[in-house]
Amino acid sequence: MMEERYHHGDLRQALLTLAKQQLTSQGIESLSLRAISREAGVSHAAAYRHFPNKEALVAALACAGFEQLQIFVAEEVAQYSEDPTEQFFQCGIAYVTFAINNATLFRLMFGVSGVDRLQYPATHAAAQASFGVLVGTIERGQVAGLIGSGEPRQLAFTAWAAVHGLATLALQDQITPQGTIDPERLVRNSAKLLWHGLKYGQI
Amino acid sequence: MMEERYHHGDLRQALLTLAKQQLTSQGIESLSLRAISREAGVSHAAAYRHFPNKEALVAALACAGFEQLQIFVAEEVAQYSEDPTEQFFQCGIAYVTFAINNATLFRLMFGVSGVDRLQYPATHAAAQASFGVLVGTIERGQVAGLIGSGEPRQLAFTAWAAVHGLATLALQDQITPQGTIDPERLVRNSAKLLWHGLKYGQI
DNA sequence: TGTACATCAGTGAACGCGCGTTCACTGATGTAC
DNA sequence: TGTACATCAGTGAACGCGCGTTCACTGATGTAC
Repeated sequence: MMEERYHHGDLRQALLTLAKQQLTSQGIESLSLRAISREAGVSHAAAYRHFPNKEALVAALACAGFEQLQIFVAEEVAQYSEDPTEQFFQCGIAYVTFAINNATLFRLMFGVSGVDRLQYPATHAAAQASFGVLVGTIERGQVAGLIGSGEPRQLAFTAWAAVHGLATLALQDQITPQGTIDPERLVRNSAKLLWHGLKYGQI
Repeated sequence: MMEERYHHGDLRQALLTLAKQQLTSQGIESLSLRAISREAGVSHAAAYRHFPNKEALVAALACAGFEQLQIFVAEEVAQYSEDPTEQFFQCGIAYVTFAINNATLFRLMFGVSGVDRLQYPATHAAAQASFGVLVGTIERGQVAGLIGSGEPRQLAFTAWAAVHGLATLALQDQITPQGTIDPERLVRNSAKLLWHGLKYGQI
């Protein structure tokens, strides 16, 4: 199964991949350097050639997660280049979809896990970049006159929070007891309710 | 400092209170039965007279948190009994305020922490009850004709998600780098942006 | 009012665990000459 | 093309840690008679 080379080749990447798997199968709290190294067929001290400590591995994992999120959202958005409003919705749908399909990773990315993101510039940058997709979409919508004026970053932040809340609660089975979640329905429905269900918007 | 009685009196309550303190001062991951017992001046085995295991303590902690949240939100809401729309806003403001003032507890309540809430009926009920405050407010708003029609629970859920997202992101300094957060500004501003900033609402 | 006894809250020692991290080391790799 | 050597990735043993949980126990409490 594991070739018996002394040098692994790309242990760093392998550890991250295995970490992501362990995250999915075992949960966040039981993520451990030792288990991942074991899985990689490598002594647990070997990991220290690539990460100064466990926290750094977690930060790198979060970084990879944000990059993956950004790519995923950007791809979905790109399919609707003719319709900025729809792009805006697709941002939200893709976000929730990603959260559901990568539940533990998503939680780790936004996790409490004691990791100060600012201490890990790459992770912080990746998070910012994924946020940037949403900002860009809003800006395009404004240019097209389909989205109202206002600081795009602020607008993006508010929309992000709304969708982030949906994703977070969905992950906790807070929405449907044990149910399968349909991200598209969830996002569109929320938007409808927020914009039409409340008379406040018409004052 | 600690009276030397063999029987503590109300060790269960004392453990919960100390747990909440340890949560605040030490963070979620280092919450331990042993540390709390130590703090209570009691052998660490004593805790097992009151909780079958650590998870049960965590669930009880979450339960207490939801009760506290419910009381807090209900109190705030009660101050605006003449104005259902304002009550609706106060729900959100109180929610974010609670999250910020009880950051670690809030995270534990919604935490991944591997605790299946449905396994702990009291905790689940407390969570439902706190959600009920929002539902009630919306129903009153509908009666008064200030909030549009629609299933109140669905409307409540959407609003909850939006505000939960704000609270969650606020706790991660995702909003202002290291800044002090003003829950009122945050909630009102979000509402304004959601309802007026997007042309979609006018289609 | 006094005593026997069941009940239950707390003790302290012990078990087993897996973890993160460090250390002196060894094996492989690639580069300078 | 061959060799010496610096560099760096991996080894494996060890350290120390605090944890959750169990166990046979002991001390306090309150109730029945």
